[in-house]
Amino acid sequence: MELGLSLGGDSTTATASRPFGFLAKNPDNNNIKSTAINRGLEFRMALGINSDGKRILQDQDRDKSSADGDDESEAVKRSKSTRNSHRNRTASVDPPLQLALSWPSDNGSSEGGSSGKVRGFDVNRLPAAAAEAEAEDGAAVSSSPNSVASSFQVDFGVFRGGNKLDLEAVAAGNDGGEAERASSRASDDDENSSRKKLRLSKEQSAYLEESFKEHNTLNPKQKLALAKQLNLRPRQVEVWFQNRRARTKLKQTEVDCEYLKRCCETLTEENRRLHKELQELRALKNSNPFFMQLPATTLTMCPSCERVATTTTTSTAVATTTNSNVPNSSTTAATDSTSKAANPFPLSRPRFYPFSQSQPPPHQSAAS
DNA sequence: AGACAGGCCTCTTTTACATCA
DNA sequence: GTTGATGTAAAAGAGGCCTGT
Repeated sequence: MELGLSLGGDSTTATASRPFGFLAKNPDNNNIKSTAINRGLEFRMALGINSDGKRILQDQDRDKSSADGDDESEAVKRSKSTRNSHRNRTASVDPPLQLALSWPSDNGSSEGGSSGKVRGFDVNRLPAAAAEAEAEDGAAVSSSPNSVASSFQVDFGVFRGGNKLDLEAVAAGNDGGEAERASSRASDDDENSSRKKLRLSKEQSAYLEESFKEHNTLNPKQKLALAKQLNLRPRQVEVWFQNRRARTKLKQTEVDCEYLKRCCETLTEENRRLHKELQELRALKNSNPFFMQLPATTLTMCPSCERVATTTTTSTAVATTTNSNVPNSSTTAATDSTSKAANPFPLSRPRFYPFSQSQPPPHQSAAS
Protein backbone atom coordinates (compact mmCIF):
# COMPACT_ATOMS: atom_id res chain seq x y z
CA MET A 1 0.00 0.00 0.00
CA GLU A 2 1.43 3.29 -1.04
CA LEU A 3 -0.10 6.49 0.09
CA GLY A 4 1.01 9.92 -0.77
CA LEU A 5 1.65 12.22 2.09
CA SER A 6 2.58 15.81 2.00
CA LEU A 7 4.39 16.95 5.05
CA GLY A 8 6.02 20.13 5.94
CA GLY A 9 5.84 22.81 3.39
CA ASP A 10 4.52 25.21 5.88
CA SER A 11 3.49 28.15 3.87
CA THR A 12 4.12 30.42 6.74
CA THR A 13 7.69 29.39 7.15
CA ALA A 14 8.71 28.48 3.68
CA THR A 15 9.48 31.27 1.35
CA ALA A 16 7.03 30.50 -1.33
CA SER A 17 8.24 32.69 -4.09
CA ARG A 18 11.88 32.25 -3.34
CA PRO A 19 12.52 29.12 -1.35
CA PHE A 20 15.90 30.27 -0.26
CA GLY A 21 15.36 33.91 -0.45
CA PHE A 22 16.46 34.38 3.07
CA LEU A 23 19.86 33.21 1.99
CA ALA A 24 20.23 35.97 -0.47
CA LYS A 25 23.36 37.94 -0.23
CA ASN A 26 23.05 41.21 1.51
CA PRO A 27 26.11 43.34 1.69
CA ASP A 28 24.64 45.57 4.31
CA ASN A 29 24.00 42.70 6.57
CA ASN A 30 27.47 41.48 5.98
CA ASN A 31 28.72 44.70 7.34
CA ILE A 32 26.50 44.30 10.28
CA LYS A 33 27.74 40.83 10.74
CA SER A 34 31.37 41.66 10.73
CA THR A 35 30.80 44.47 13.10
CA ALA A 36 28.76 42.34 15.37
CA ILE A 37 31.28 39.60 15.38
CA ASN A 38 34.04 41.91 16.31
CA ARG A 39 32.01 43.32 19.09
CA GLY A 40 30.86 39.88 20.05
CA LEU A 41 34.37 38.65 20.44
CA GLU A 42 35.11 41.49 22.66
CA PHE A 43 31.99 40.85 24.58
CA ARG A 44 32.81 37.24 24.90
CA MET A 45 36.10 37.95 26.52
CA ALA A 46 34.39 40.10 29.02
CA LEU A 47 32.04 37.32 29.87
CA GLY A 48 34.82 34.86 30.22
CA ILE A 49 35.13 35.79 33.84
CA ASN A 50 32.36 34.79 36.11
CA SER A 51 31.48 36.30 39.41
CA ASP A 52 34.08 34.23 41.15
CA GLY A 53 36.75 35.41 38.86
CA LYS A 54 37.13 31.99 37.30
CA ARG A 55 37.35 31.50 33.63
CA ILE A 56 34.12 30.37 32.10
CA LEU A 57 35.03 30.61 28.49
CA GLN A 58 38.51 29.80 27.55
CA ASP A 59 39.89 28.19 24.49
CA GLN A 60 38.70 25.14 22.70
CA ASP A 61 41.19 22.91 24.40
CA ARG A 62 39.68 23.54 27.77
CA ASP A 63 36.22 22.72 26.57
CA LYS A 64 37.44 19.71 24.76
CA SER A 65 39.50 18.40 27.58
CA SER A 66 36.72 18.75 30.07
CA ALA A 67 34.32 17.16 27.70
CA ASP A 68 36.71 14.32 27.14
CA GLY A 69 36.88 13.90 30.82
CA ASP A 70 33.16 13.38 30.88
CA ASP A 71 33.55 10.91 28.12
CA GLU A 72 35.91 8.87 30.20
CA SER A 73 33.23 8.21 32.76
CA GLU A 74 30.76 7.25 30.13
CA ALA A 75 33.22 5.08 28.33
CA VAL A 76 32.93 2.51 31.08
CA LYS A 77 29.29 2.03 30.45
CA ARG A 78 29.38 0.32 27.14
CA SER A 79 31.51 -0.36 24.15
CA LYS A 80 29.77 2.24 22.08
CA SER A 81 30.63 4.93 24.49
CA THR A 82 33.03 6.50 22.10
CA ARG A 83 30.30 7.29 19.71
CA ASN A 84 27.88 8.51 22.29
CA SER A 85 30.48 10.42 24.12
CA HIS A 86 31.26 12.10 20.88
CA ARG A 87 27.61 12.98 20.67
CA ASN A 88 27.52 14.19 24.21
CA ARG A 89 30.67 16.13 23.89
CA THR A 90 29.21 18.51 21.42
CA ALA A 91 26.22 19.11 23.59
CA SER A 92 27.99 19.20 26.91
CA VAL A 93 29.70 22.45 26.27
CA ASP A 94 28.66 25.20 28.57
CA PRO A 95 25.59 26.77 27.12
CA PRO A 96 26.20 30.26 25.89
CA LEU A 97 22.92 31.47 27.19
CA GLN A 98 24.63 33.71 29.66
CA LEU A 99 26.07 35.62 26.79
CA ALA A 100 22.74 36.64 25.41
CA LEU A 101 21.39 37.37 28.81
CA SER A 102 24.14 39.65 29.72
CA TRP A 103 23.37 41.99 26.95
CA PRO A 104 22.82 45.48 28.11
CA SER A 105 19.16 46.03 28.55
CA ASP A 106 19.19 49.72 28.02
CA ASN A 107 18.86 49.32 24.29
CA GLY A 108 15.16 49.16 23.82
CA SER A 109 15.32 48.94 20.09
CA SER A 110 15.73 45.23 19.97
CA GLU A 111 14.48 44.04 23.25
CA GLY A 112 11.73 42.00 21.77
CA GLY A 113 12.80 41.75 18.20
CA SER A 114 15.77 39.54 18.67
CA SER A 115 13.99 36.82 20.45
CA GLY A 116 13.72 34.37 17.64
CA LYS A 117 17.36 34.54 16.82
CA VAL A 118 18.33 34.40 20.40
CA ARG A 119 16.25 31.37 20.81
CA GLY A 120 17.67 29.83 17.72
CA PHE A 121 21.32 30.46 18.04
CA ASP A 122 22.70 32.16 21.03
CA VAL A 123 21.32 29.72 23.43
CA ASN A 124 23.39 26.94 22.04
CA ARG A 125 25.97 28.31 19.78
CA LEU A 126 28.85 29.00 22.03
CA PRO A 127 31.78 30.25 20.07
CA ALA A 128 34.01 27.74 21.70
CA ALA A 129 31.54 25.07 20.80
CA ALA A 130 31.50 26.32 17.28
CA ALA A 131 35.21 26.10 17.09
CA GLU A 132 35.08 22.70 18.60
CA ALA A 133 32.52 21.50 16.19
CA GLU A 134 34.63 22.85 13.46
CA ALA A 135 37.61 21.04 14.73
CA GLU A 136 35.72 17.83 15.20
CA ASP A 137 33.65 17.66 12.12
CA GLY A 138 35.80 19.52 9.76
CA ALA A 139 32.94 21.86 9.11
CA ALA A 140 33.87 25.43 9.18
CA VAL A 141 31.24 26.91 11.36
CA SER A 142 31.39 30.27 9.87
CA SER A 143 32.41 32.95 12.16
CA SER A 144 34.15 34.75 9.42
CA PRO A 145 32.24 37.40 7.57
CA ASN A 146 33.54 35.99 4.36
CA SER A 147 32.69 32.42 5.02
CA VAL A 148 29.15 32.47 3.80
CA ALA A 149 27.67 35.66 2.54
CA SER A 150 23.98 35.68 3.18
CA SER A 151 21.51 37.52 5.25
CA PHE A 152 20.66 34.25 6.87
CA GLN A 153 24.21 33.79 7.94
CA VAL A 154 24.44 37.35 8.90
CA ASP A 155 21.75 36.85 11.43
CA PHE A 156 23.66 34.03 12.97
CA GLY A 157 26.77 36.03 13.09
CA VAL A 158 25.09 38.93 14.71
CA PHE A 159 23.40 36.97 17.39
CA ARG A 160 26.21 34.68 18.01
CA GLY A 161 28.32 37.66 18.39
CA GLY A 162 25.98 38.67 21.09
CA ASN A 163 25.88 42.31 20.28
CA LYS A 164 22.46 43.55 20.89
CA LEU A 165 23.08 46.90 19.34
CA ASP A 166 22.95 45.38 15.89
CA LEU A 167 19.96 43.22 16.38
CA GLU A 168 17.47 45.71 15.16
CA ALA A 169 18.90 45.66 11.71
CA VAL A 170 18.20 42.00 11.21
CA ALA A 171 15.66 40.97 13.75
CA ALA A 172 12.52 42.24 12.13
CA GLY A 173 9.68 39.81 12.26
CA ASN A 174 10.53 38.10 15.46
CA ASP A 175 8.06 38.03 18.23
CA GLY A 176 8.86 39.96 21.29
CA GLY A 177 9.54 39.03 24.84
CA GLU A 178 11.67 36.01 24.22
CA ALA A 179 14.81 37.78 25.20
CA GLU A 180 13.27 38.35 28.56
CA ARG A 181 12.10 34.80 28.72
CA ALA A 182 15.58 33.69 27.90
CA SER A 183 16.73 36.03 30.56
CA SER A 184 14.52 34.35 33.07
CA ARG A 185 16.04 31.04 32.13
CA ALA A 186 19.54 32.23 32.57
CA SER A 187 19.63 31.97 36.29
CA ASP A 188 18.53 28.38 36.09
CA ASP A 189 21.24 27.57 33.66
CA ASP A 190 23.83 28.82 36.01
CA GLU A 191 22.95 26.19 38.53
CA ASN A 192 22.10 23.13 36.51
CA SER A 193 23.87 23.26 33.23
CA SER A 194 22.11 20.22 31.90
CA ARG A 195 21.48 19.92 28.24
CA LYS A 196 20.21 23.04 26.73
CA LYS A 197 17.77 22.63 23.93
CA LEU A 198 17.57 25.15 21.24
CA ARG A 199 14.59 25.92 19.12
CA LEU A 200 15.47 26.17 15.51
CA SER A 201 14.49 29.36 13.87
CA LYS A 202 11.85 29.43 11.19
CA GLU A 203 14.49 30.00 8.60
CA GLN A 204 16.51 27.06 9.76
CA SER A 205 13.49 24.83 9.89
CA ALA A 206 12.37 25.94 6.48
CA TYR A 207 15.77 25.28 5.03
CA LEU A 208 15.93 21.88 6.64
CA GLU A 209 12.46 21.12 5.35
CA GLU A 210 13.52 22.01 1.86
CA SER A 211 16.50 19.76 2.20
CA PHE A 212 14.33 17.02 3.57
CA LYS A 213 12.05 17.25 0.58
CA GLU A 214 14.99 16.65 -1.67
CA HIS A 215 16.42 13.77 0.32
CA ASN A 216 15.26 12.51 3.64
CA THR A 217 18.64 11.13 4.50
CA LEU A 218 21.96 12.84 4.53
CA ASN A 219 25.38 11.68 3.62
CA PRO A 220 28.21 13.13 5.67
CA LYS A 221 29.02 15.66 3.03
CA GLN A 222 25.48 16.95 2.86
CA LYS A 223 25.28 17.01 6.61
CA LEU A 224 28.37 19.10 6.93
CA ALA A 225 27.23 21.42 4.21
CA LEU A 226 23.88 21.91 5.84
CA ALA A 227 25.43 22.43 9.22
CA LYS A 228 27.74 24.99 7.80
CA GLN A 229 24.99 26.68 5.90
CA LEU A 230 22.71 26.88 8.91
CA ASN A 231 25.46 27.46 11.40
CA LEU A 232 24.49 24.42 13.35
CA ARG A 233 26.46 21.49 14.58
CA PRO A 234 26.39 18.50 12.24
CA ARG A 235 24.98 16.52 15.08
CA GLN A 236 22.06 18.91 15.26
CA VAL A 237 21.38 18.48 11.58
CA GLU A 238 21.61 14.76 11.98
CA VAL A 239 19.22 14.76 14.90
CA TRP A 240 16.81 16.98 13.07
CA PHE A 241 16.69 14.60 10.15
CA GLN A 242 16.23 11.66 12.44
CA ASN A 243 13.36 13.32 14.20
CA ARG A 244 11.93 14.45 10.92
CA ARG A 245 11.98 10.94 9.57
CA ALA A 246 10.33 9.73 12.72
CA ARG A 247 7.62 12.34 12.35
CA THR A 248 7.09 11.39 8.75
CA LYS A 249 6.83 7.78 9.65
CA LEU A 250 4.40 8.52 12.40
CA LYS A 251 2.24 10.55 10.07
CA GLN A 252 2.40 7.83 7.46
CA THR A 253 1.41 5.27 10.05
CA GLU A 254 -1.56 7.38 11.03
CA VAL A 255 -2.58 7.72 7.40
CA ASP A 256 -2.18 4.01 6.83
CA CYS A 257 -4.16 3.27 9.93
CA GLU A 258 -6.95 5.50 8.80
CA TYR A 259 -6.92 3.94 5.36
CA LEU A 260 -7.04 0.43 6.77
CA LYS A 261 -9.81 1.47 9.06
CA ARG A 262 -11.83 2.63 6.11
CA CYS A 263 -11.00 -0.53 4.22
CA CYS A 264 -12.17 -2.57 7.16
CA GLU A 265 -15.40 -0.65 7.32
CA THR A 266 -15.99 -1.11 3.62
CA LEU A 267 -15.29 -4.81 3.77
CA THR A 268 -17.51 -5.19 6.77
CA GLU A 269 -20.30 -3.49 4.95
CA GLU A 270 -19.65 -5.61 1.89
CA ASN A 271 -19.65 -8.72 3.99
CA ARG A 272 -22.89 -7.72 5.58
CA ARG A 273 -24.41 -7.05 2.19
CA LEU A 274 -23.28 -10.39 0.83
CA HIS A 275 -24.65 -12.18 3.84
CA LYS A 276 -27.94 -10.52 3.29
CA GLU A 277 -27.91 -11.39 -0.37
CA LEU A 278 -27.06 -14.97 0.45
CA GLN A 279 -29.99 -15.19 2.78
CA GLU A 280 -32.28 -13.79 0.16
CA LEU A 281 -31.00 -16.23 -2.40
CA ARG A 282 -31.52 -19.08 -0.04
CA ALA A 283 -35.00 -17.93 0.61
CA LEU A 284 -35.59 -17.67 -3.07
CA LYS A 285 -34.17 -21.10 -3.56
CA ASN A 286 -36.59 -22.54 -1.07
CA SER A 287 -39.55 -20.74 -2.49
CA ASN A 288 -38.70 -21.46 -6.11
CA PRO A 289 -37.78 -25.08 -6.80
CA PHE A 290 -36.68 -24.15 -10.26
CA PHE A 291 -33.73 -22.49 -8.69
CA MET A 292 -32.49 -25.78 -7.34
CA GLN A 293 -31.80 -27.01 -10.82
CA LEU A 294 -29.26 -24.33 -11.38
CA PRO A 295 -25.75 -25.61 -11.70
CA ALA A 296 -23.10 -24.93 -9.15
CA THR A 297 -21.27 -21.72 -9.61
CA THR A 298 -17.74 -20.64 -9.08
CA LEU A 299 -16.72 -17.18 -8.13
CA THR A 300 -13.71 -15.77 -9.82
CA MET A 301 -12.32 -12.29 -9.85
CA CYS A 302 -11.00 -10.59 -12.88
CA PRO A 303 -7.55 -9.25 -11.96
CA SER A 304 -7.82 -6.39 -14.37
CA CYS A 305 -11.20 -4.94 -13.60
CA GLU A 306 -11.63 -6.56 -10.15
CA ARG A 307 -15.09 -7.72 -11.00
CA VAL A 308 -16.41 -10.88 -9.59
CA ALA A 309 -17.49 -13.31 -12.22
CA THR A 310 -19.80 -16.16 -11.41
CA THR A 311 -19.33 -19.00 -13.80
CA THR A 312 -21.10 -22.28 -14.00
CA THR A 313 -19.63 -25.66 -14.67
CA THR A 314 -22.18 -26.94 -17.09
CA SER A 315 -22.97 -26.17 -20.66
CA THR A 316 -26.03 -24.30 -19.52
CA ALA A 317 -23.94 -21.99 -17.45
CA VAL A 318 -24.93 -18.43 -17.27
CA ALA A 319 -22.10 -16.16 -16.46
CA THR A 320 -22.94 -13.51 -13.99
CA THR A 321 -20.82 -10.69 -12.92
CA THR A 322 -21.09 -8.09 -10.32
CA ASN A 323 -18.76 -5.42 -9.25
CA SER A 324 -17.72 -5.66 -5.67
CA ASN A 325 -18.05 -1.94 -5.45
CA VAL A 326 -21.46 -1.81 -6.94
CA PRO A 327 -23.73 0.17 -4.71
CA ASN A 328 -26.25 -1.68 -2.71
CA SER A 329 -29.01 -0.16 -4.75
CA SER A 330 -28.34 -2.37 -7.71
CA THR A 331 -28.22 -5.43 -5.55
CA THR A 332 -31.30 -4.37 -3.74
CA ALA A 333 -33.11 -3.77 -6.96
CA ALA A 334 -32.07 -7.13 -8.21
CA THR A 335 -33.07 -8.94 -5.12
CA ASP A 336 -36.30 -7.05 -4.97
CA SER A 337 -37.17 -8.24 -8.40
CA THR A 338 -35.93 -11.65 -7.43
CA SER A 339 -38.22 -11.71 -4.49
CA LYS A 340 -41.15 -11.38 -6.81
CA ALA A 341 -40.20 -14.81 -8.13
CA ALA A 342 -42.30 -14.36 -11.22
CA ASN A 343 -39.51 -14.88 -13.65
CA PRO A 344 -38.56 -18.49 -14.14
CA PHE A 345 -35.17 -17.40 -15.47
CA PRO A 346 -33.90 -15.13 -12.80
CA LEU A 347 -30.33 -15.22 -14.03
CA SER A 348 -31.31 -13.43 -17.17
CA ARG A 349 -32.16 -10.32 -15.26
CA PRO A 350 -30.02 -7.29 -15.81
CA ARG A 351 -28.31 -7.69 -12.51
CA PHE A 352 -26.37 -10.57 -13.83
CA TYR A 353 -25.22 -8.74 -16.87
CA PRO A 354 -23.62 -5.62 -15.65
CA PHE A 355 -21.35 -5.56 -18.65
CA SER A 356 -22.38 -4.52 -22.06
CA GLN A 357 -24.93 -6.92 -23.44
CA SER A 358 -23.33 -7.02 -26.79
CA GLN A 359 -19.77 -7.33 -25.59
CA PRO A 360 -19.13 -9.38 -22.50
CA PRO A 361 -15.88 -8.83 -20.68
CA PRO A 362 -12.89 -10.89 -21.70
CA HIS A 363 -12.70 -12.75 -18.47
CA GLN A 364 -16.21 -14.00 -18.94
CA SER A 365 -15.42 -15.86 -22.08
CA ALA A 366 -12.12 -16.97 -20.65
CA ALA A 367 -13.76 -18.32 -17.56
CA SER A 368 -16.30 -20.26 -19.54
C1' DA B 1 35.49 -14.27 12.17
C1' DG B 2 35.61 -10.59 15.21
C1' DA B 3 36.26 -5.67 16.27
C1' DC B 4 35.10 -1.25 15.25
C1' DA B 5 32.95 2.85 13.38
C1' DG B 6 29.16 5.03 11.52
C1' DG B 7 24.36 5.51 10.30
C1' DC B 8 19.67 4.85 11.25
C1' DC B 9 15.70 3.63 14.08
C1' DT B 10 13.07 3.65 18.16
C1' DC B 11 11.96 4.95 22.61
C1' DT B 12 12.46 8.14 26.13
C1' DT B 13 13.60 12.40 28.42
C1' DT B 14 13.93 17.17 28.58
C1' DT B 15 12.89 21.66 27.23
C1' DA B 16 10.35 25.51 25.20
C1' DC B 17 6.21 27.27 24.32
C1' DA B 18 1.15 27.88 24.00
C1' DT B 19 -3.20 27.71 26.18
C1' DC B 20 -6.36 28.15 29.78
C1' DA B 21 -8.36 28.89 34.23
C1' DG C 1 -2.30 41.72 33.26
C1' DT C 2 -0.11 38.04 35.90
C1' DT C 3 0.59 33.40 37.36
C1' DG C 4 0.60 28.55 37.74
C1' DA C 5 -0.98 24.14 35.79
C1' DT C 6 -1.22 21.50 31.80
C1' DG C 7 -0.60 19.82 27.13
C1' DT C 8 2.11 19.54 23.05
C1' DA C 9 5.85 19.79 19.79
C1' DA C 10 10.40 19.26 19.14
C1' DA C 11 15.37 18.77 20.33
C1' DA C 12 18.30 15.67 22.23
C1' DG C 13 19.92 11.37 24.77
C1' DA C 14 20.41 6.45 24.89
C1' DG C 15 20.52 1.94 23.27
C1' DG C 16 19.98 -1.52 19.68
C1' DC C 17 20.52 -3.14 14.99
C1' DC C 18 22.70 -3.19 10.58
C1' DT C 19 26.38 -2.56 7.36
C1' DG C 20 30.88 -1.68 5.64
C1' DT C 21 35.79 -1.83 6.55
